[in-house]
Amino acid sequence: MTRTSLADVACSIARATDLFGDAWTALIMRDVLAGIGRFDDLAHDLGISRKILAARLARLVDEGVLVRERYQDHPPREHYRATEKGAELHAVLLALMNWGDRWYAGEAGPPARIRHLACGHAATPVMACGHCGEPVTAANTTELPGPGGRIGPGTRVLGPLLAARTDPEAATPTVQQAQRQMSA
Amino acid sequence: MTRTSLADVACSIARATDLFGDAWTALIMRDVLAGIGRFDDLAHDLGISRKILAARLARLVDEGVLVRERYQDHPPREHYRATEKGAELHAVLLALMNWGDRWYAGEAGPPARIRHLACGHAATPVMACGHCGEPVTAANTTELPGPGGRIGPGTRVLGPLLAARTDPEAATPTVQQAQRQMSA
DNA sequence: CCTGTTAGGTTTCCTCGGGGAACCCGACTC
DNA sequence: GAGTCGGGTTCCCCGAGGAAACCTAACAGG
Repeated sequence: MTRTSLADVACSIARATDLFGDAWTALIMRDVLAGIGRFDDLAHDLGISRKILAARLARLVDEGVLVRERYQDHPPREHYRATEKGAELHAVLLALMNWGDRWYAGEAGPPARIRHLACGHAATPVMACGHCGEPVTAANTTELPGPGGRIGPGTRVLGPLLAARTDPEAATPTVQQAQRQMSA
Repeated sequence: MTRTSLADVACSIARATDLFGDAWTALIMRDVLAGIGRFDDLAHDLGISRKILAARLARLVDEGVLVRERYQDHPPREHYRATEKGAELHAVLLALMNWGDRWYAGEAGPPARIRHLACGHAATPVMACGHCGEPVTAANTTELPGPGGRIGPGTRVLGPLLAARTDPEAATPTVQQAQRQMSA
């Protein structure tokens, strides 16, 4: 498959997707955040190939999203736990879950609900503006160039994929071009 | 590859991941929501194989996330636009972008920022409780079984998210345990 | 002591989908 | 009638995903 690496693209969505845009990673994180930390438990719960699970866990540990810890010495047993970086993927999982609930839950309603321990209520989390607290949607937001990207006047709204290129030779390099450059 | 289909799992994360858990789909949605709707523009911008792009677009149209529309008759030209279902994936993209910004943006800062048109401010969106409006995190939420889904005894749901952090010995949380928690 | 069993992977082999690039077709347009 | 542009489709290769067997260390039971 040689999945195209997106890690070097100046777009945070692309960088997050490079790690998270995989069929299993989201579900592994769901399970680990839910407290399933042992290899065999994950393998059994997800029905994932053990080889793939080992590879994904290694990648996640490598990225600092999970840590592998020995929780018992006799016999030696390890498990995986989320780091702070990993725990913050919770928001992504919630967003995915909300969307799945909204569009795929049948008559019976969603398979699970979230309870906010601070207020004690089970309520659907929403994406809210960090300034005014009102919900944000695709319709009521626009994207501005940020400090970390070189964005021209005509740049599109949501996420300049390749804006941070400083190479004057390539005006609009594609992901593949960027990658070829990298491996060269 | 024969990617395992997750569509029939009683978990909204799995169902959303079945569509969205793909390296390209998130980026295609980003571009379409940003107003890039033409096939060639998408192909150029993403550097994706045209074959894969055609397949992804067909899938997204099939799922009702995008629509293919003729926007001009002479010569005939089509483009892709997000449906309401597709527009709501914006929240997922925001969550991914936030996370990428937080953990991968360099010294320069994030490549882009979101402006909330309603209040006019550029602020980081946050996942907030739909009831009290306070931020929700992995640490201050728990998951309850919901009305829908084929959840039987032993089926796990997402959460309680931090149970196993403080108690590594805790067994996999099951629905029964979650229900005990709820009634407690 | 010998035979499980359990946790936590690693190896082997096969298949199938992603990547690259060429090709195609209708509709302009010079 | 030659070129170009939008919007794909076709062909071939290769490497990642899946299944299942195998491996090792540490006990557990008889």
